[in-house]
Amino acid sequence: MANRHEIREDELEGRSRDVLREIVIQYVAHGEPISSRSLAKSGRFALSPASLRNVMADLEDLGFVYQPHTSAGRIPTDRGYRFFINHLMRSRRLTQHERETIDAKVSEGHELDEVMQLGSRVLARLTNQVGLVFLPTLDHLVMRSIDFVMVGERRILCVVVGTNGVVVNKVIETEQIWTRDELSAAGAYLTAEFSGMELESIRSSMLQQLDQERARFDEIFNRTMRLGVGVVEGVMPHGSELFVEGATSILNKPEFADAETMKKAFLAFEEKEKLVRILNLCVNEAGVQILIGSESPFTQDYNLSLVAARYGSGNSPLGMVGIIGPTRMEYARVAPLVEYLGRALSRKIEESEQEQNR
Amino acid sequence: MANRHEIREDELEGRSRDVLREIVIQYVAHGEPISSRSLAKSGRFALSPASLRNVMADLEDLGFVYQPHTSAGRIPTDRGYRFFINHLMRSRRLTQHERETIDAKVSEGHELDEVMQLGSRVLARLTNQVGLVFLPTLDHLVMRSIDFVMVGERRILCVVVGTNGVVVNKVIETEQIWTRDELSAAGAYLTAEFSGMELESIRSSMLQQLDQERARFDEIFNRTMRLGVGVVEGVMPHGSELFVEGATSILNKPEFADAETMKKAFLAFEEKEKLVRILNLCVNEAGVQILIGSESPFTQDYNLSLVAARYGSGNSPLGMVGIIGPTRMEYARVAPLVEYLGRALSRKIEESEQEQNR
DNA sequence: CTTTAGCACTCTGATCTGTCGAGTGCTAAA
DNA sequence: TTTAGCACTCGACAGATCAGAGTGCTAAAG
Repeated sequence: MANRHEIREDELEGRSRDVLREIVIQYVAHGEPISSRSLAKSGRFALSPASLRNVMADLEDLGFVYQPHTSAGRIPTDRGYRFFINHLMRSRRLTQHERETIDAKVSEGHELDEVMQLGSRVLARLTNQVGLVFLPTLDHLVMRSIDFVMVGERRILCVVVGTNGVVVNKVIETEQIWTRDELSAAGAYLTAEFSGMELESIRSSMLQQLDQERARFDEIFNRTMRLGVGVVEGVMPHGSELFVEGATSILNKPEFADAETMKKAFLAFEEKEKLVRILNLCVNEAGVQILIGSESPFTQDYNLSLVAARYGSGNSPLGMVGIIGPTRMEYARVAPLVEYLGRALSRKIEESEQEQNR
Repeated sequence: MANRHEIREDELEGRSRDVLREIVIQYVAHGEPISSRSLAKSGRFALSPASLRNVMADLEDLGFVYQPHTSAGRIPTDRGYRFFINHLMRSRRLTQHERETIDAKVSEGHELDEVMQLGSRVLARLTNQVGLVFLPTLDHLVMRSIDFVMVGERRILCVVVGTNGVVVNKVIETEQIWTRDELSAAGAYLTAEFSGMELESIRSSMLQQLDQERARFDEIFNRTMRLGVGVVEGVMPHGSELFVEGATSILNKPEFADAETMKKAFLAFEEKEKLVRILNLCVNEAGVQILIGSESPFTQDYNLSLVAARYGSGNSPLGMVGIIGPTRMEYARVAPLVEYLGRALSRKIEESEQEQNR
């Protein structure tokens, strides 16, 4: 995904690279179009403004920068940011404090969703951007046990525990009345029969068995199975949630100062389905994913970028965490933060998994 | 609370009242300052603009309306809205469609928090304002049963059911390892001992007993009690949550068109503690509560108003639902909607309570 | 061939101006 | 008590002007 734009490293030789890098860095830092003069003054080039102007004109021809209007300085295009990120950026190392803050927050939580929320919140604060967590569907959750608690005449709390320690529960209403003993037997049976399988396959297997065995008229079996289907179907949608943290942080960003842009950005956040779709694609890629403006249907038109990393236990990805912010952001700082959080979460998950399976 | 401003009905006699009413209605409808001329043109007064100007000047002296600048029309002040609501407003009756929409949404949900969220969302949509639900603390939840489910070596899912059918659960981590049988015994004991009491008193009673009986060195008793305290303390904070729905709806309101106001409004929503404090006061009052601009610390400075109603079972209030919007809103339409939803929710709760206690 | 100084040109944004229209308050007449 | 008339105020808007920033191009210098 990252390289789909086919910008090869050798497309830009020495001086132009340096100039582009400097433009991105300066623009990210100050938010104003970069003029040839200010570049010259930066002292990083032994060149006059006039020469720099030539280089900048070339960069513009190549589509790495543009001018908002005729007599303005240059601003990086999405393509410019992309090249910067792929070839020019020097990631900043995390400070002690950043590492500690993240670690502290991550170990503060207990349940999966709590940890995720805390993580994205701390990320939002450290980067000053909008944090997000994506808890994917539980389709592939490997079931370890199913339990039931009676909470009313026809209401049963179903508890599903995954091998990774995730606990999901849901109250479901039943047609028939169950006794405590029946319920506990049903839980034991379903656990014995289906533990070790993924929820999705449990579901289909249950439906299949229910279909095949209809002829048997085994009342208990049928009831139990139907209850099981209810559980699995009630519990599965629990994941697949997207949390957005600190959306108000964009209120203070100069690029969203005018009402119109602000409004657009907020509306963008409302379109969670789009975002979910994109994150669902990214979840298969390792490492930090960066999507800049036009590179994704979610961020295009809004001057937004997405920086996200997946988390999960070694074998299987679980979901994504990351941030959304204006295309003009400190990628060199944000990317390592997101990456670190992703790792920290994964570590936490693996730990609790081991603990669970001892 | 509603009358604390001490505006007596007789403070305004016939003509002035009519003019004030018309000003509020017109202003709410169009959002522009109302001029003497437009009032005259409305046809509701057999008076010339000049006469109306006199009346309007009086209203201004009394503090019911003001001019944004010298040569502008009049706009109601908070005090003007207050008088309008208390004495002049004719509540619109709900349409068939509105009633049906609310009823449908309310009966769609099952668990308490789900129902509340659905309710506030439908309210937000119908009124085009920002919906909110306030689930108060569970301190006064009357416990019906406590159950435990093992979900790991040292992790226990605690399930507390209230007499009103509310189900709360939380995973807690324990120091010691419990067996299934021990857990089920502990659950039975705690249920027998404390059911029928409020969580808050259960908590203090447990702590007291734990303190008194320390000398006894009854290991089982101590473990069970400590677990119980863990449950109650883990579960209580579950309520007391405030959900805000559809905050983006204010993006489309003309009074929040400029970036500055928009920003302020959003920041206001972030200050949930303030809002919670106010709602906590309101929860003791019956009927629809309306707080206009300066009347509450939350809404002042932001040109916001709060319209809320409490819900709960007959005996005890549970929480509040309502909306937040610009002071300029159709109170005559919004208030009945909020009231209706409050009633619908209460009815739903009472129903499920009865069902529960059969 | 590359770099740079110089210069004309363009565009933005701030400031000022004058005009128009809306709306008021006041006064005096009905 | 009501109303017509009138002077006055204010905001919004459209032009006009101007300074500043920054560019592109050309021609000279290295």
